[in-house]
Amino acid sequence: MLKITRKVEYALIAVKHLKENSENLIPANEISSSYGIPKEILAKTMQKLAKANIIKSVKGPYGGYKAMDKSSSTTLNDFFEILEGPTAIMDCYFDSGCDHLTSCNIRTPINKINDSIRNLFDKLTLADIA
Amino acid sequence: MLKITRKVEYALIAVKHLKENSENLIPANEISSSYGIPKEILAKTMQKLAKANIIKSVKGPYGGYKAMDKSSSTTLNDFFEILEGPTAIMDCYFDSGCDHLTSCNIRTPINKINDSIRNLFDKLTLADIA
DNA sequence: CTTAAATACGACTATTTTAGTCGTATTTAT
DNA sequence: ATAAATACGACTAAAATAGTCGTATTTAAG
Repeated sequence: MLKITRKVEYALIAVKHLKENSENLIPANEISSSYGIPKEILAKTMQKLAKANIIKSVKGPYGGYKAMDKSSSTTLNDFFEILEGPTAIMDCYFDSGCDHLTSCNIRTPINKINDSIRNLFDKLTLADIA
Repeated sequence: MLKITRKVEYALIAVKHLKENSENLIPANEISSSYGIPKEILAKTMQKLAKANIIKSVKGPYGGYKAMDKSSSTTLNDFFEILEGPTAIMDCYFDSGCDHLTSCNIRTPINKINDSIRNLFDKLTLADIA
């Protein structure tokens, strides 16, 4: 519980790698083999980051990916949301589809904790990691 | 991702309920039906809390559970650990069984984030929730 | 001293989420 | 034309979570 997913892990590794080699276009393949990450899943993850303009993609031979400015300035909350959707320790923070809402006796405090975590992840950016 | 489990959710609801009715012994059944929580899973969860002396159990007819002092003073980190084991956003924080440790380029920053979250959950106690 | 209400515990199954694979299309440098 | 790369969606596999079932134990009350 309270784990980040592998997709997010792979994305962080990839962004960091791109930033450490910002002179070059790096193909997904290179990152995949350097860190032992399954190729296809890494590729798809990087495609999401490219769509969100965190990295830039160049197709064709000698193509690959390159870090963009957002690869430093994006907050962790935004990064997580791009990859996995809104972050909350319980669904009812964003979702109101819970049957138990009326009888729930912990909703308010849970929401406060959520706010604390979101506040933490809003203050941290990719620059702090990658 | 970054979700707490239902067991933890149920446990928080139960502890809060016990604290709100601290004059009485409350059987698991009552909590189960009040909040729409499956009986057996709630019972097992409360048994864990009883073992950890967060609540007290009394067997037999007119038995049930009662909040103990620890039901206020326990930190969220400890509470989570009792129910789900050590908390970390990535396994490598506690586990060294990861194949990629040598090539991993994000371990240090990930550990820092982990420390921040653990620090947050060390400052919060059950009194803040339940 | 039997019954019924409760906790205690472990094995099992079902469901959901996460992880990973495969196939195919598209772009583009050589 | 070919080959190296991204792009995308459907599918399968594995793992984590959630929930069920059966049985034992304790104990208050009649």
